[in-house]
Amino acid sequence: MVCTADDLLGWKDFPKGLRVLLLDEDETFLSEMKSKLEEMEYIVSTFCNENEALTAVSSKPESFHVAIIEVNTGNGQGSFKLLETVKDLPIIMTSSIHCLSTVMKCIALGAAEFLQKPLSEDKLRNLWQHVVHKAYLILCRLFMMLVPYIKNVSNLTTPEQAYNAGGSAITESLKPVKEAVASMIQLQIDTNGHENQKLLETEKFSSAPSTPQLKQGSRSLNTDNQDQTDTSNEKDNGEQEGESKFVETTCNNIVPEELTIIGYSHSKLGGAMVKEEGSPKSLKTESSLCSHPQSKNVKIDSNVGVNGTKKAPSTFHSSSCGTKKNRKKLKVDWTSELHKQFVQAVEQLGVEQAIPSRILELMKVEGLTRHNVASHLQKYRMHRKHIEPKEDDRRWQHPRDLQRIYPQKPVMAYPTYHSNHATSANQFYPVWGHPGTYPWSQPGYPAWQPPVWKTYPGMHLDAWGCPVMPPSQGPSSTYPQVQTPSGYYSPETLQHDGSTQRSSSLDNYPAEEEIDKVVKEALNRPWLPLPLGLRPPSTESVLSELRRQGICNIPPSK
DNA sequence: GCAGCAATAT
DNA sequence: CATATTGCTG
Repeated sequence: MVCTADDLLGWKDFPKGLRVLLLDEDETFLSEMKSKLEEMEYIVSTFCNENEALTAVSSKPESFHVAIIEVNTGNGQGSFKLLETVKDLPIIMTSSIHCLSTVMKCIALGAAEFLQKPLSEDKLRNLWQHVVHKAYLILCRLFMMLVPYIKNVSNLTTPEQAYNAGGSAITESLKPVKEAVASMIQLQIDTNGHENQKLLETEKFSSAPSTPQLKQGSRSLNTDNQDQTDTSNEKDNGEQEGESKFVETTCNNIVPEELTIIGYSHSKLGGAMVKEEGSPKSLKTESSLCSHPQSKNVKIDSNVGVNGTKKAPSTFHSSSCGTKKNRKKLKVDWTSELHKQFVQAVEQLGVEQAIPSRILELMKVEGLTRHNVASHLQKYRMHRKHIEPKEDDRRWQHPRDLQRIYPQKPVMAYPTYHSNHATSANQFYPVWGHPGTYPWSQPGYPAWQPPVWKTYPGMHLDAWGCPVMPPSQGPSSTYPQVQTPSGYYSPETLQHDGSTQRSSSLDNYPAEEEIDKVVKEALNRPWLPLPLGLRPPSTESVLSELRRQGICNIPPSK
């Protein structure tokens, strides 16, 4: 999974057969580029006229995987028509002139990247990354757009549940899309094969367009660590990073007090910590495996991989020391993240029906035992008993109570694009807080509504992905935006009857056309943020999306 | 074997 | 002291 320079070299034949649309007025450049790209075994179609290219794309959209377009190929006004029209393809804009506003415009119109001429071989070699990334974004977008049409979203903790609940609302005409989403969801729950890791990593990097390969290199240290710490888990349960959460029993060989290497990766699911509460004596038995008996702490890491970033600024290396035998007396540290999962599970089952084994099942945290959960449940119930009657203490308030007022609490959390700040994860979730304590479900906070999307002909950065509020309200709403860095969702006001516009669309499934519209929208604007709080699509699903696009030739596993 | 409560350990 | 774990009972 580590993406080293060597690995990339080993991939040289991956993009073989990738179909590239090349648009440039300069014939010499075209032929030069064509041969260069063909050397890399891309299949290149050249155009020197934007309209021709446009016709080609619209008549045979499946003929291209990626487009490279010279900015000035339009009739004097720049070649934005293609960029504006074609949304299925990752489009790379090029120019020999560096003009920031042009770059801005290109990116704002959805270009995958802006490359200044001359185009380096490295950049060309990495074209395929945009294709993968686009597939990934499309899936994210799709899923996100479908979420509002899913019943009881607030009770769903996994994309699979969300999808199953919403499945019936999705129309026949969308079956292929539905399948794509299904596989996306399915594979987040299933375990992942190792061979996907490499591509997974690549996806991450490809979201930062420029010279992704350099970033891969710079990241290899961290992922190296991850590699090492993963081994025990993979052996134990075959669970793969980036899938369901798992317990990471990692010993720190150098610093005795606390292990800080942990793969923090997602805003929704964070790490929990398990302390190994053993006397030095009891630890002696494992010192053969983990040569530093002082090592005390072990972490449970609920982990999500795709867009996540490892928070591993460690200056020391961790090493795997764990077989399950060594996990004997693990003390679970119920971090806010873990607790959040716990509460969500309890919520889903209903407080009355929540029993440890079921909760454990729902939490899907590898290594957590039923006992751990039972204990936690005991505490949870005690607190509820004592504290819930006091209305002013919201910490234990049942989300259902809130849902009576705000039935449309979204599943959304924070865009994964901005979730790289591991340190900020915990602060959002008080130790005993649960979903009901999030800003959007606070009393006085308006319920949520699916955004209304609108295309601006001259869209610019400010309008980028901003939802347009219903006419009655407008973007100047005095209500705070849902706390996403991109300010992505705007809440709506509570209706006088306490219900929302959305609730009606929940009770009655939306019209087919409506969903069609939504999905089309999602497909057209795949660069928009990810479904918030939901796990991003797995590598597998991205691959299947790629297959759908006719790309079967995936990188060889290593 | 499990849930749930109580006692005990950290 | 808070809370995780262990022990015990139904």
